[in-house]
Amino acid sequence: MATIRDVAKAAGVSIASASRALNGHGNVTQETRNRVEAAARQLRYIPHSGARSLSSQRSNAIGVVLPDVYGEFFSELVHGIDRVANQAGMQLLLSSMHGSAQGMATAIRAMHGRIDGLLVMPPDMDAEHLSACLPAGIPAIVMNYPVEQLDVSGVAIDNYAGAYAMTEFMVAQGYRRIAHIAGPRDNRDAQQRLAGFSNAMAKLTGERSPIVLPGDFSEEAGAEAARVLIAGRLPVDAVFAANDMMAVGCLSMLREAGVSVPDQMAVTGFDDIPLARHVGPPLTTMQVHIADMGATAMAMVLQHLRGDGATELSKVVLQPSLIQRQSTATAGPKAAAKSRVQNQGSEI
Amino acid sequence: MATIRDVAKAAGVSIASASRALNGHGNVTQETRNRVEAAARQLRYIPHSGARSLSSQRSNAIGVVLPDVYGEFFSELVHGIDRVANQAGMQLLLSSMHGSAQGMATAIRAMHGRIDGLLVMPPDMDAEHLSACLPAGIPAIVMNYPVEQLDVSGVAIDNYAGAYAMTEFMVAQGYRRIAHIAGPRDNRDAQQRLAGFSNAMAKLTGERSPIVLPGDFSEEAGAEAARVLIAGRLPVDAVFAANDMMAVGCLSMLREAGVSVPDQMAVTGFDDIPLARHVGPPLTTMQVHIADMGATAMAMVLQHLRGDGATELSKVVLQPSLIQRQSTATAGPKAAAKSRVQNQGSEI
DNA sequence: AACCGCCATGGAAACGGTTACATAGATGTC
DNA sequence: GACATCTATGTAACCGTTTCCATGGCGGTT
Repeated sequence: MATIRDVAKAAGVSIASASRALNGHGNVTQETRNRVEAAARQLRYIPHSGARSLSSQRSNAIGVVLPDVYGEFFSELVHGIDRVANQAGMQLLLSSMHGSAQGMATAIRAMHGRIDGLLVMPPDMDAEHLSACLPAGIPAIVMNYPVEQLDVSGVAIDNYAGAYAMTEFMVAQGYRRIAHIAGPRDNRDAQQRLAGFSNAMAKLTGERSPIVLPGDFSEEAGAEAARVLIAGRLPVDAVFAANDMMAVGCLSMLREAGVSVPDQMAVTGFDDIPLARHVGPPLTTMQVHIADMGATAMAMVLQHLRGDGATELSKVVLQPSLIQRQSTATAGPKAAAKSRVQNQGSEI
Repeated sequence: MATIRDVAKAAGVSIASASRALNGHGNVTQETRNRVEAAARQLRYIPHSGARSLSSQRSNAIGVVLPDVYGEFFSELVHGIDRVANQAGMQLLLSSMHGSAQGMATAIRAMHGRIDGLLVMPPDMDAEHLSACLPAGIPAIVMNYPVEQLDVSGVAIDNYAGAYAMTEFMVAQGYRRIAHIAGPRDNRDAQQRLAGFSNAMAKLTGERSPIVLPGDFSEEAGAEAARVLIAGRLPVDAVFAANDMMAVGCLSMLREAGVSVPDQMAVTGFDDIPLARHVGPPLTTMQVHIADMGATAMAMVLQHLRGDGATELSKVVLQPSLIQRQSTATAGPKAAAKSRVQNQGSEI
């Protein structure tokens, strides 16, 4: 590969002049610039980004560290990140840690010196250990982690408020005996959704110990929960699953058992996965703006890079929005109006 | 940030010794190694990957250039790539070109000097222009591009064979009057699938001009095709859509029109998206092993890196497999047995 | 004509590592 | 005891850029 020395030599100028010419600096004669550019073209010169960033202390790359690169959540997140990154001419250095906190630390270390900023979505770990892993000297944004525990900037989805809002909606629709299918016990999102549900139930219906069935976010767990409901003949007129996949499993099982949705039992989910609008009946759910979370995080890190030095930390919490479909009864003018507004979603 | 000079000074050794100690080279006394490691730990030394790769000519990163980072295809692909990369301790430098060939060239240039190898999925462009964009000096693998046109290594899905096999299956099931809903005219995958369908029809049923309805891979296009079919009272007993989304749209419209699937009309798709098993009735389709394509491509580039110098180019074509579900009639012992085998899928 | 800026240019020092090579001391062999 | 060999260490070159600083030529002012 041709280097800038080759270009300089071919153009009959010094390396310094070649560099200035190629980077569009001032203080270069038009004639020199032409000679250098011609030489570069002829030698098929491509600047060595590694060397350039070593020298200029700027890499134009942002590290993205995720627990896993799998499924729709990841896909949406990276999509949002990429949109903003691409616009800013930034590349993404991607690394997945496959769940382990150790892997996260390793990935972040390995990125030292080749990124200008970092986006990280930590697995379940305490805030103290987390901030010990974060790199010094470059801005970092933490995604999908309770922002109140952070001493760095972060952006998160308000799972608590989302679950609260969904419960509120179901109560407004007239449902009273609402069961919840919970997510994994050690999952933060699941915990927050459960808490939102529980508090809303206590506040709005007075029920202080509503039925909560265990689950693990899988379709099968939703089906199993439905089985329990049916077999136990539990006095339930609605089910709020902590995510859509479980709601889908629940729907299948209810249909199989001949329980009509929403007439005999309403079902709601959380996430608004693409499948949600296609199941029968289409699922009422909370849409979480995952791509927006990614886009916001990227925008934040770019913001930090521009206003360098001023390391004011910022925290953003994104609100999910209710998507009303046919798995809940369409009753009450208030509910209908609400759905119409929320359905539009938001876009950064 | 502490540099290796700081570590060397703190440990009372030369920079060279510090480097050797930290990288586990031989020819270092245990005592020296201990001192260096202690110093590094105390100073929280983290090696500067950029500098390291400049010096060692090795970055431990692979570039991944994709037309777009969106949807399930991308998600699966990166998942496969990441699995192999992670195992090999490689990081991914990701860039999307948002469709344009120009963007691809730019992205690849910007990666020069920070990657050891490249995985690229080109948009629609001729082979000549493509190879002009590929970087010199490092191995590159082209994904999802007609391998026979390439003078570099590549891995692709055999869309032609997949469509041929699907058509063959439908014919074996007793269907004769099969219509095809085509994908975008300028899309390579769509063209190959159409060709597979056409040739299979000609060979197996003698029909040389089967009905082909236009489409663009969207759900709406599938619905529109179904409308045309119904309105025109075309003599068709089965529809083979060029992808699952169109098949899904077609299914919805048929149901809406009161056409029973598969009794009055069979419907098949291509891709096996997650939705395929959830629609009513569940969709018979060709499963394409996208994650495997990514994993294979990454494995190939790693292979090239190991056996350096030996630049033997290799081309891999992955076969899709038939997934039989309820959108086609379950008749014939032969078909049933076939489905049982194919259903297992394959895993690298 | 002497002086003062200005500006295009080149030399060289970074940036933070790796590694070829030289060196000095220790060890082994005859 | 002289010589060859081996081993741990240090010196310095190098990877490909950017950029600070010195320099010299030039035009304009007095």
